[in-house]
Parts: sequence; structure tokens; C-alpha cells
Amino acid sequence: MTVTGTGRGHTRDDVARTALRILDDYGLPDLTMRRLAGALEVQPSALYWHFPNKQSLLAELADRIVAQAAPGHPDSDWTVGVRVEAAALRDALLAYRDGAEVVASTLALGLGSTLAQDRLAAAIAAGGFDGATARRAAMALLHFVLGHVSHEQQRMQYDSVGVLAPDSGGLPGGEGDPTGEFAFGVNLLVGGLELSHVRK
Amino acid sequence: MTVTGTGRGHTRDDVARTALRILDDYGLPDLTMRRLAGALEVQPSALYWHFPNKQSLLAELADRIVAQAAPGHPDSDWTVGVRVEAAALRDALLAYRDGAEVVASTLALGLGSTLAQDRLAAAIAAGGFDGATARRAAMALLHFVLGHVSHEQQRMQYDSVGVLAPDSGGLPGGEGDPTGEFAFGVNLLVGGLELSHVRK
DNA sequence: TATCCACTTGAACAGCGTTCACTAGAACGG
DNA sequence: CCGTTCTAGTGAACGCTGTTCAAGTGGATA
Repeated sequence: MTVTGTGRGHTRDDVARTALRILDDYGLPDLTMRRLAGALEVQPSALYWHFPNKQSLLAELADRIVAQAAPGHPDSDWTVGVRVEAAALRDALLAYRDGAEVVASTLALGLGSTLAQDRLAAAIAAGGFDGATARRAAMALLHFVLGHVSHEQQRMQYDSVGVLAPDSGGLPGGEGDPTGEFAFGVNLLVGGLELSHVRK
Repeated sequence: MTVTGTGRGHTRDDVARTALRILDDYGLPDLTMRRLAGALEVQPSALYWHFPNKQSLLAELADRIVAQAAPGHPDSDWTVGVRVEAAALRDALLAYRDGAEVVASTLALGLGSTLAQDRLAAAIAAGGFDGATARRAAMALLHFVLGHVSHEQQRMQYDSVGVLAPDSGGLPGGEGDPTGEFAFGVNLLVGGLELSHVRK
């Protein structure tokens, strides 16, 4: 009922794509199995043929989000390579509403691919660091990126509705240049790496 | 249990303390309003006299957890001050099961006090940085700390049950020294700060 | 024609946060 | 001593969540 027209049955890919659309349109809290099922014109239970549970679905979404990251890599210096990779990751997270939170929660649960970590680690390793150091630094950088962008996205949707004070520079904090603050944090970590290079 | 006898009626403090105990004993997913009410031998609706909703309760818990952080501060150098402050924060988060996640989610929602950020910023400002820089660096550090400890705690409870491979050093990654990895990340950020000091 | 498989139905289960009208008991002021 | 006020709680409900399960459909395959 209700329709029906074309080729019966959805694929796992359909489900993921629709979920991503709902995520972007309504945000993570509104991405429920029932809502997703409704968008696909299907009973909620049908989703469990494609994914064993909601966490797996979210892990798939996280993977798709980070896979979108596309840095242009005319890398002269390894430090710019790291900065570019970090910026590309940030852009990928920003491309979907609540993207950072989806990826962060998936990472926290140990699900999903390690693509983000691997890319960052590779960019760092290009500076001549040993594997363990590169991995640790990549992890630190990833934690910063996810925390920063989560915060950033939270403020975005808060501003879009809360609209308490549109004044810029009102707070005694200098909040208000996300890109600049992000670059600052990345530079801190890259600087620390450079320093550890010299010292050893 | 635990008693009934005395003066009828719980205080907001009672509720928070009991919630903290449940958090530590059973973890964040099992900290439900119904369970908390049960532990207090009270109907769930009674909790809404003390807190307007669950998020406020969690914010209160987050505040109590970070307030516990007690760094010894024989600060010779500002860099050790920052390291000590960060380590104290980590210890405070580790003191309760899922402590980092509680604090992180509260921070992400913009609730709770800014004590953690303020303490880190103060420790950094002792190095002679301007307020805006100190605040940005503190935020970056805080994001790292929360991400790292969340991950750390996730692994703790995974190891306590999952027990797949107790081999140490099996992975080609050098995972397995949380304190060392934490210090590494903090040092990276402190190093970056030192560098920015010199450059300017 | 019969079988298999991809995919879905419909109904239910158990649990969640939250709301609401009502109430018991202590404290306080006149 | 009485009446009001404040604190803390009751008990039932609402609407929502993720998830399970036996059963069913229709197209491709053998």
C-alpha cells in the first residue's frame, strides 16, 4: 500500500542515504528508526534487515561522512600537509548537521573505520616521525578536531534559534571566528610536533 | 535502602550524590531517572522537584566531578603548572565511571560551569599569554583531555568484559600506556604554546 | 511448478523522560 | 490555636524510543 510503484525493496545504500538526508535536515536527535522508516515508506522493523541495530547505522553514516574528506595535496611542507588534512576533515564534518557528534560517538564506541586517524597519522608521518608518535599525535589531533567541530555545530544550531545576542565581541572572550580558532588549535599541535623533532 | 527513618524528604544534594553513586557503580547508560528514583525509594516524578530535567542533573554531576580536581601547585615553571592542571583534571574524570562522557556532553550542550576551562586558561595565562590566546589554548587542551579520557574509559569497561586479547604490545600500535599517551598529547600542546611564545 | 531468498509486515515488549492533578507534613505568622 | 505557605512526594498517565518475532510477499532461479 501506499504506493509502491517501482522496484520493490530497498538496499542498504538507500537506507544509509536516506538516513544521511534526515540527519542533515533535522539533526541527530530527530534521526529515529521510526522516522527513517517513515521516510522510506516502510515499517521500522524492515530497517533491521539492513542493519543489526542503530549503532551500526550510525557507524556507517560516520564512515560516509569522513570518507567525503578531500584534501588537495600539493604538499610542500609536511606541516601544511597536516593542516590541510585537518581542515579537510573539519569541512567533511561540517558538511552534515551534527556530523562531528556522529563521528565522535562512533569513534568512542570503537565502531567505524579508522580512516580519519590513518589519514592524519600519514600526514604526520610524512614529517619523519616514527609510527607510534605519528599515531599518538594523530589521535590527539583527532580528539581536538572532533571536540572543536562538535562545539562549533552546537553553536550553529543554537544561534539559528536561540538568537540571544547577535552582538559580536560582546563576550570578554573573543569567541566568534571558528575557522581561526580551529587553525590555532591545529597550529599548537603541529608546533609541538616540530619542537619534539628538534629536541630529539 | 538505606534508611528511611530520618527526616522525611530528600534534598537536591541527596539526589546528586545518589546519582553519582549509580553513575560510578553502573555507568551512564544505566543512570536513568527511574533507577535513580528507585535508589531513593521515591517515584520518578519526585526527582523533577529537585531538577527540571535530566540534563540539569547531569550538568550538576559534571560540575561536581570537575570540582573534585585538586592539583598540587608548587609551580616553578608555567609549563609544569599546565601539565599538573591537566593531569588533575584527568584524575578527576577518571574518579567516576564515564566521568569524561558526562562532562563532555554537558560542555557540548553549553550547560554546567566553566571551571575546567577557567582553571586551564589560568594555568596557561601564567605563561604570559594574552587572555584570548589562553582561552583558545585552554579550549583546545580541554577538547583533547575530554576526548582522550572518554576513549580511555571506554576501553576500561571494554577490557573488563570483552577480554578479547590480553596481550600487551600485540598490536602494531603501541597502545597501552594511557598516562603516557595523555602526557604526550599535553606536551604537544604545551610545546606549541612555547613555540608561539618565541615566535612573537 | 517448486524452492529459495531478499525484503517487508504488523503487532507487540520493555523501557525511557516527562507531565499533571492531588496530597501529607512540617513551619510560620497572626 | 488556626490558616496559609512551602517542601517533598504520589500515582497514573502520555508519547516516544530501540528492538524482536512469526508470518507473509513477490521475483528470480533451478
